Amino acid sequence: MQAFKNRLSQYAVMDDQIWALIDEFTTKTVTYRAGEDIVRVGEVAETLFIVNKGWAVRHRTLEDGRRQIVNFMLPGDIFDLQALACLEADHTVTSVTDVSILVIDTREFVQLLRTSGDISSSFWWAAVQEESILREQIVRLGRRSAKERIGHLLLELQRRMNGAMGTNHSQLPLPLTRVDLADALGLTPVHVSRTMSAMRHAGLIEETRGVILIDDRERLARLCHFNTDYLHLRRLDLSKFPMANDTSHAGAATNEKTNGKRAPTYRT
Amino acid sequence: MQAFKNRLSQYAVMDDQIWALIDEFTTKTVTYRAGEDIVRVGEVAETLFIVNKGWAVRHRTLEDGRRQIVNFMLPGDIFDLQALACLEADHTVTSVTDVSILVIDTREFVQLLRTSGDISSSFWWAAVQEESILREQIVRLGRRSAKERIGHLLLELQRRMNGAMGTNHSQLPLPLTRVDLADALGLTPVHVSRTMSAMRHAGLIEETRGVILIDDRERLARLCHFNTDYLHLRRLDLSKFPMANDTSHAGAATNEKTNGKRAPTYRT
DNA sequence: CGGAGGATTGAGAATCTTCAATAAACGTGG
DNA sequence: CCACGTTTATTGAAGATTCTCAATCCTCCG
Repeated sequence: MQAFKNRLSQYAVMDDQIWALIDEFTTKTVTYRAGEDIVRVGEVAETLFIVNKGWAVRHRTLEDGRRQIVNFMLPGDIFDLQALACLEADHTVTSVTDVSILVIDTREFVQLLRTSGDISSSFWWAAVQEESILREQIVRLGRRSAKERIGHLLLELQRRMNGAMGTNHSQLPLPLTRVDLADALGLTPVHVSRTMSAMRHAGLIEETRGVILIDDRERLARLCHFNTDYLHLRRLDLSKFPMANDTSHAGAATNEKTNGKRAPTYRT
Repeated sequence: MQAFKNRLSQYAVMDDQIWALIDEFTTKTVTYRAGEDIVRVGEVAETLFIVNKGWAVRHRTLEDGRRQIVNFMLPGDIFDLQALACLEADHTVTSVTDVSILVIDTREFVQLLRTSGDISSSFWWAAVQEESILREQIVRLGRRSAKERIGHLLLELQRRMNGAMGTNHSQLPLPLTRVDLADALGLTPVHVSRTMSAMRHAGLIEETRGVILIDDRERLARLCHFNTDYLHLRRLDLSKFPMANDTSHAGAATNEKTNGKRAPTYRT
């Protein structure tokens, strides 16, 4: 639960009253052992999940066995918001470690969203962040080298873990095998192993018993063009949020970065 | 406008009253010439857009010039729903062809969502579809060969264009250069050219003056493991949609696909 | 007709993969 | 706490895919 609260706190100032509301409906906890399916392809989701402890992955497997991990779900992450649309899942969610998960009834959740603009805005924010992470994964897979992919993913996971835990450690417990990393990064485990070994020799990372240590974060970030913007870590400005309160606050921040070509032609 | 209506109609039964509501607020149309930026990295979005005519791409460019197209926006597509959170864009949206776009004020839009459960559910559906397309792009980039990537993308675009236009053509006007395709598929233009040439020779596709013809859709789909599920083309069942109406309809479809291991341990 | 942007082709090189063998780490039961 | 089996990681060598660079060829358009 703490992870989830840390997460939401990143996005908005939440007061005790709101925490009370949230506590009220997050009563059911389910635990899975490492490697179990939490959501299966083709299932119609009727609940939302919040990762409480442990790691899970969203992934898809092609007919011939090739597997792609779409993204990682860390403590504090909420999924599937799409369950709100009662759709069949087009992918599977599987635990990587032993995992404990809060299960939330969809209808209850929608009710909660309606009671508080702050809560709904936080969830919107979380959903946006999730999409952002997907887009970053696309860039990583499409346009980065093996070394960059690995470094970039490690930095992302470190950043997200610190966010979830409210810490700022330079080490990252990484409960993933080379196969997992390979399936996330569009590489083979062999090549992941080789590349990480090269990165260790280059002094970019250290690794001991499943814990990654990134001594010089700056250097690694520079090497693999890591930029944290997509994680949307800044605090949410609720006054700008249209769901938050109905008082129509006129034109918010008008930031005009009008450099370069741009010539919209108004027609009506 | 028609494209957008086609799009929404795929998701839910919309009556004239709803169309009237929608027409009311979609008054402003903006046009861009091919290659102009519609949304820039770092800008704070305050409006939503619906592509009316033409193609646009969402993309990111790394410092050293490598570019990755994240996804394509076709007629009827709505973006950026994330503008509802008033965030800075972490990517750029650029027109590929001359494009006409409907601009919607965020606050007005939120009002509309509140007036009709059918509308809001349709938009949820659209947002879910968009995320699904991103996930599919991840699988495509991570685990597919060049030939599969190209075939798969062509099939997706064909499917989406037909959906937007309400048609079922086997030809697809493709206003993309080899560079565009390469940037979308994580390849080089040279290799895209070579691979498409091979596909033409293999009789998988034909191409004349920017129009792709897929004679044997089945064969191509088999070759590149194309499965349309992720496009969520089926009609939305509104009775299951929690936003649609508040009458708490008990437990919807309980589909129990309990095959294989799965052992959740209930704790509370 | 000439120019410009886009597509194609060739040759050599880099990155990443495959297959196979070995080594290290981990968990379990004695 | 150690021995043993199992899983995971590493390493080598050869091969496939994809990339780079550079030249050539279209096609469209004024």
